[in-house]
Amino acid sequence: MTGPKDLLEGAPSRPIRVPKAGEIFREGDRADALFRVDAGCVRLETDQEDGRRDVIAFLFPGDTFLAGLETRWASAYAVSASTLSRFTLRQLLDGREQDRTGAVALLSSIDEMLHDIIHRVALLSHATANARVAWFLGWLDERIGGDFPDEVHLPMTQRDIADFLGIAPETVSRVFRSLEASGQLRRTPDHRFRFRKNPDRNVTAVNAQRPGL
Amino acid sequence: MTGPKDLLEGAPSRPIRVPKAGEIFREGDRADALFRVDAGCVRLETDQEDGRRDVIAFLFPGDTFLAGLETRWASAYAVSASTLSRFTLRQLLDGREQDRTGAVALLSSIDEMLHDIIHRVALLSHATANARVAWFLGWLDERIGGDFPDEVHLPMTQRDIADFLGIAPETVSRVFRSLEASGQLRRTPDHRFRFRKNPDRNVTAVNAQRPGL
DNA sequence: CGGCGATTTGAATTACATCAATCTAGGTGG
DNA sequence: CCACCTAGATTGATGTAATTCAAATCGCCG
Repeated sequence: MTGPKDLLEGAPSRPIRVPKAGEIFREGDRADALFRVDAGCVRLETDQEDGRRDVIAFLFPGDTFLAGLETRWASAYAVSASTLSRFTLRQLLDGREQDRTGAVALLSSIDEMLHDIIHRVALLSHATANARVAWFLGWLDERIGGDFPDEVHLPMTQRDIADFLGIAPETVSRVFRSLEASGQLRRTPDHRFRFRKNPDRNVTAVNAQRPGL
Repeated sequence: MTGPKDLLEGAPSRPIRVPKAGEIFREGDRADALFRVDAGCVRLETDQEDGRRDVIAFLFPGDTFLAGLETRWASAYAVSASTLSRFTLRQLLDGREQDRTGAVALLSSIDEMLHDIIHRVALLSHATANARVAWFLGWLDERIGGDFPDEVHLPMTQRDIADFLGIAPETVSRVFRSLEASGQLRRTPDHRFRFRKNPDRNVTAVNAQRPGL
């Protein structure tokens, strides 16, 4: 989701500030603009009829998101207080000279998200809860770890993570605890963590509750 | 995935014929063209390092697919003998007058696939094997059922379906059998089926193997 | 006709969900 | 500034849907 930041450089945009938990748009809204995250963290989600929720993506500075060319197929909320740049589709598509640039920026943005989500499908199809959480931590570390060499801030709740990874929040908690026990994960009280990918030793099931024996 | 068929009407294309199981492109190839299915059925898939396979999408006449603007992030194979139209990206993006048309066609194509896949993520996150197969049959029925009022041809293998739905092929077989038993599904020897969405009565687990008793 | 992949079926195992009960912390109002 | 309050996180116990392993059968293609 590391978007085509540079492709949007020249395009006109309007700055947007969204408080923590603030709504950016909702599923079903008319889609008339593309957003770029400049600071903070944004959550893209869809709500199922049965009350369940699916987190489609977490977006960080540099990422762009659109979620629909006519109608939004997902809702967007700020996980933490965020600043965004808003680019209208009209401007991106209608300019004369910038025609290709704007369109290609859109294309890249969507295609990149598609690519990312394909990876998620693979993860959701086959990976265990352990592997999902490990992948998530590694991804987060790589994505936003640059700012803090040792410890990465975790802006979203465990419920968010659970809905992102397709597992129960209790399972997320258990995996975290298990990773801490094995030394792969260290957490601070202020929601920062340090994760190092272990060469897979000691990979037992999280909920390995030996049945009575 | 019912693509922007009309948007591509004027664009120049080259017809392609692919035999059953034939390769259209492979993950990692340079992406230089968009395809439209004119007849047959195409399977988009990615292969995991551990040998597992994920079927990203099944594509039918009218659908377009691209899978990457620079490099293919998935492989494409013909499930059954297929005919395709090939549109080069250069032509779609470089024309003068058609500029916006071609670009918008691409955008729509990608965005539509993204929308579809979001739905799959929801399915993979929460739905039971039963619900997955039922959804698949209903989708297939709706998508290609128009040709045959009563019976729909199932071009792909159960393994394909399993890899698409993120379940084991044995489970697919068991769900099919269970749906036949409940009367919701009728299968013919020549891989045709008739499915009617049952108002959910008798929805017991597929593998309901009563434990000893 | 022979062979190999696809499908079917069975039995045992298991990873995870679910239900339930604390425990904790951030935020609010007095 | 502190007590409360509520959402989030933790932890335990139990049930179960689906995987996995295994074996038999079917069916298509050469």
